Amino acid sequence: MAKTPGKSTTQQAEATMHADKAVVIGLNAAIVTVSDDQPKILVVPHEETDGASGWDALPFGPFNPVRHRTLEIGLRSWVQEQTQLELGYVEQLYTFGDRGRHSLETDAPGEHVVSVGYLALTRGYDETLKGAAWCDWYRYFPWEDWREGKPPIIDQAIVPLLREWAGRQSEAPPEELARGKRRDRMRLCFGVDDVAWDDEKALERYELLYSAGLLLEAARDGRPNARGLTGKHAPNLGRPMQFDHRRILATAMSRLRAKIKYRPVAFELMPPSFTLYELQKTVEALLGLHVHKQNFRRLVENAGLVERTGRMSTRTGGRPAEQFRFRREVLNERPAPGLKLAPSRSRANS
Amino acid sequence: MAKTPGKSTTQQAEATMHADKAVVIGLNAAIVTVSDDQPKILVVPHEETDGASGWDALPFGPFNPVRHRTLEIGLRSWVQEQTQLELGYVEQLYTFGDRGRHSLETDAPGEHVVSVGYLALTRGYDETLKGAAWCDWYRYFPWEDWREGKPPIIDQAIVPLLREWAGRQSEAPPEELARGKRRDRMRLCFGVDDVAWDDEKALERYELLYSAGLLLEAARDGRPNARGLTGKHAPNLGRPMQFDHRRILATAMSRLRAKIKYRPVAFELMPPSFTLYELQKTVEALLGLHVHKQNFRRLVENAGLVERTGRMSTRTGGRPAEQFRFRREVLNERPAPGLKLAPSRSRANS
DNA sequence: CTTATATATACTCATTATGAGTATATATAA
DNA sequence: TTATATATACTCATAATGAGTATATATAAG
Repeated sequence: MAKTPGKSTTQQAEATMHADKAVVIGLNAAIVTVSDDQPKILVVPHEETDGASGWDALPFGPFNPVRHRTLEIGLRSWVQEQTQLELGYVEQLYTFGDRGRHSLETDAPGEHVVSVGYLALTRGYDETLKGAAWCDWYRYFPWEDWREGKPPIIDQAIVPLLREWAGRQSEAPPEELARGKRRDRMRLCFGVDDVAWDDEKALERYELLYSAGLLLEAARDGRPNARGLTGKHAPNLGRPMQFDHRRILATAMSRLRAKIKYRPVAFELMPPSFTLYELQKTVEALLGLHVHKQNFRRLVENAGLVERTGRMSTRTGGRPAEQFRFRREVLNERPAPGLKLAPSRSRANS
Repeated sequence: MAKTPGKSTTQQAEATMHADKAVVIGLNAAIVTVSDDQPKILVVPHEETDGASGWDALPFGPFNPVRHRTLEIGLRSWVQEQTQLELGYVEQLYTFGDRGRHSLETDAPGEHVVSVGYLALTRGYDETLKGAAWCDWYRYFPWEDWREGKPPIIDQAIVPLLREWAGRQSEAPPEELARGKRRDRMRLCFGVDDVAWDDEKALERYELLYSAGLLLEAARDGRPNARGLTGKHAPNLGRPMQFDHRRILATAMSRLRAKIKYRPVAFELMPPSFTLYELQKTVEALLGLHVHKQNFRRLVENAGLVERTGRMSTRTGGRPAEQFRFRREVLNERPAPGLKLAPSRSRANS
């Protein structure tokens, strides 16, 4: 037996931490599926005490270090228990220290929660879900779906509000500089001027809107910039969520949109057999963009991501499409098989 | 004032978690610098109780939720206290639940540690560091540095040992299939056959070697496959580290190698003014690869990442090189400015 | 002072990847 | 039959990439 590193060292390190710093670990999951060409996430509706419409929450479970060996095992465990969903792909997103995530007011003294956010993909859609429901993720981010063209909310509400915010007096000393930076952030995030829309910037856009005080969460958390929310000018920029759950969801979106381009995760959302156009529709739903159909086929086929099944799809419309299946072997052949996509520059070819 | 989500809901959620599930949060940092064309990380040498050579540890600090609002603030705080280093770029890597990270034996009953790994970059090299020291990161991963060609350890030790492991009886039922998968993993990770070396797979390589029981950490943790380590055949595949610190370091390497290609993080490691070749050397040190000099220049200049200072470098050797500086404005101009590099296929052009 | 040598920098070129379009095939509905 | 809708194959221009040659400007050797 090889020598062990010595118990004493372990205990020494752990002894430096006292019980008063102990926290509770919470596991939050953004569980994503796609159905009817819409990405959906599993949410738990929370009613307000005053009867008002509640703020949705992501499914949440505590991590019990006694029962579960790893965080991911703990996550899978309670998701399974609570929803009977079987998760396919699971990926850790980010860990938040509690006061950074809860609003200052709702922070219970003495108890501290650190939450680990997860992205999970599942195929199962129409399961019976006690207490939870699938909700189209673009209801939380209406500015993220460009499949029908630029969402009107951007030019009608977001950009004007951000312009106003960018022009405001800033707290920091270098006045003119701060305004310029705000304007740049706006430009890069929302594709103002000649800047191209970047589907992967979902998290940055959420954070920008939060910083600018344009989200209900910002007002709830008592952000200094959240002036416009107090009066009748309060814009309704997407459905809010509890705590920082909408931020976790934005993180999940950004990660998934990026990942889909270099790892074959989209297939986790597909049935065993599918047409290439069905695959494309799923990808487009996630990206919130249209892609060039012919090039999509070329890409998928050249990359060896799929293989023909020989069966044809008896679908409505025109010529029947062939059914394909995912070629699992690519994982063992190529280094980074994914769907490197580019959005169509024109919308001529849908 | 907009309505708040309601305290009751918060407390309800937190009430589901009991004190027996409380854990302590540890923050581990892989603090990276580059000097003399070598990437170095800050380690804390730990002596064995029996006087044997110790296992290095990453700097470690507890997270105190009372004192620090966020995890990153907590990290910066104790790093500052302990090392006087000022960190530039900081990025969260991954969070490990304790039994997944500590070996089963060293697990103290009743106390549970969840550790959050961070990557941090710093320019400061020759500071006075009490108790800590800079160590070349390739000492922990000798197979990762391809700048002088393929490291001999791969063909001499790693590939033969992995081949033996891949051919072994597997525990799982589908016998032949499991062996094939092991062989595929080996091929993809270490570029056997015609597969190209992928610098970003550092973590996958570490995990493969660990699974195959070829690392001292695997033997320490009592991994079932760690046969070769017990006798005189024990290979010496890089310096081991405490707990899962070498895995955290591998994670940091993979992330940094990937990030450098689409975000201008390399400049965090450069002095304010530098020649393009110095920049290239730093990048090559991190990637463990040579890149094509002329194309590197073209890339960096076309991307608008640098601007001329006018000053020339009085270096030894040939024609003096011009000094450049990082163009911070690029962050506000382009969506994803980085150094999309490709390793030289031939080593003709250094 | 000239030449060898080392490095820096500019420029060229072939190949591939990418974005976008046209052409053709095969189904259903009028 | 014809119109229409979709699937699929093929073409083409442009950009990105990998790799090399050519030239500029320094130091060191002779």
